[in-house]
Amino acid sequence: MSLIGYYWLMSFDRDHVLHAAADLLTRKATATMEEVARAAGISRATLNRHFTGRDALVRALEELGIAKCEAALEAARLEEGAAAGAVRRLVREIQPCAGLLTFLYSENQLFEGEKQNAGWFRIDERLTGLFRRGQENGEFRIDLSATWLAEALYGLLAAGSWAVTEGRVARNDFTHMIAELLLGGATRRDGS
Amino acid sequence: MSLIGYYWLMSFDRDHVLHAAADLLTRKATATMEEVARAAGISRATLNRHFTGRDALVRALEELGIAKCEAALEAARLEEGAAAGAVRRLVREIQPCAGLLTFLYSENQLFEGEKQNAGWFRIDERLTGLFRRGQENGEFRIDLSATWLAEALYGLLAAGSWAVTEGRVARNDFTHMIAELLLGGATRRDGS
DNA sequence: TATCGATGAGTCATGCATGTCTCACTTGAG
DNA sequence: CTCAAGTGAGACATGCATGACTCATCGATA
Repeated sequence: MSLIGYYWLMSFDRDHVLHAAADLLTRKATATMEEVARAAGISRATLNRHFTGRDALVRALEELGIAKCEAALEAARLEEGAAAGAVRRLVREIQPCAGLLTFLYSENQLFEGEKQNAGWFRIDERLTGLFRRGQENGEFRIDLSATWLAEALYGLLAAGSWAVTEGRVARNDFTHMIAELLLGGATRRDGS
Repeated sequence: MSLIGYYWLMSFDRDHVLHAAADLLTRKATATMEEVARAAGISRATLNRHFTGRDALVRALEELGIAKCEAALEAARLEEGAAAGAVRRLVREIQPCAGLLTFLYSENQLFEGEKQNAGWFRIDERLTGLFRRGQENGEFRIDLSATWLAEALYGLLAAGSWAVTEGRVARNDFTHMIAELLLGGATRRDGS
């Protein structure tokens, strides 16, 4: 039987472990490897067999976060229709992994010296491109740079994710709160 | 000579140490006590004499952050004039301690189980009150809760502080970027 | 000048997370 | 049934940050 066959024999479910780790680390970024293992329902030995060290685990979570983020970018069809609509679709699609992104966002400062994953650069590019497109077709104001709008979206996702887990805002309002604030701001206007 | 007199004889400058620690920990949240001491220009022994343990240091930084934040709230004269103007004044006043606030904001999750400083509650109250005032006098939209607007301000301050240290936005644009996005959003309108 | 208090440098013990290892047990394939 | 692979539990050594301690030095006061 092939190695691939053996892979499916293992009770170790890499995807499940990664998601459990993401869930826990999102809430408690300083959780120990033992806590992560317990949250995933496996032993610390097994966790260490598949992720040699905390770094490897965080790197794997980074890959997962990038993959989910890029999937959300795809699903949101950023090039389609009005930029504002694309932003709303993006926020809705990205909501499930907002917690993970927030964790990785705060963890990234630890990797500052080292080279960081090129995936974030790709995501930045597409996101910034979306806002730039909105500026060029007259939808978005140009006194706020596209770079800043992308950074602001990250910040609002983090704040929204945090506010939801703290119970300060309802989970169902997540998309609306973030997208509408980013797009329309706090000031009252004709349509609101 | 009184004990107060002796205090001024010491070469230990508590305020200077706290600010140096804030500067360093804002950039590298995992800095060791030795790194903090070196950044403050004192020895690790002296640092430990005045702050028994990392907790005590973080608590002191929390007090400093709260004090600076409340000073900014005072200087911004939140009750005066239009709510939008008050928000702009607040962002401008709070800019110098945005980095410290971001650090404390991310550090707070470590204290989740324990009782947290009542100062943050007071600040939350005043901030939420400002947004509520704006909603009640018709300046701000009411479909975004005042609580969320306050949380969003925290998130934007963190994102802005991070973006500035990363060199993605100019320090001089900090106030404008944050205040205008929070107030007006990304969508273009008559006055922009 | 003599003294008291504070600092700096260094050392030591402790606690904790981490990574590796061994051994017994379970499970599925042959 | 037998065997191989993977897992769980535990033990073990390691590295590192931390906190407490000692001792020599410096500075200001009396």
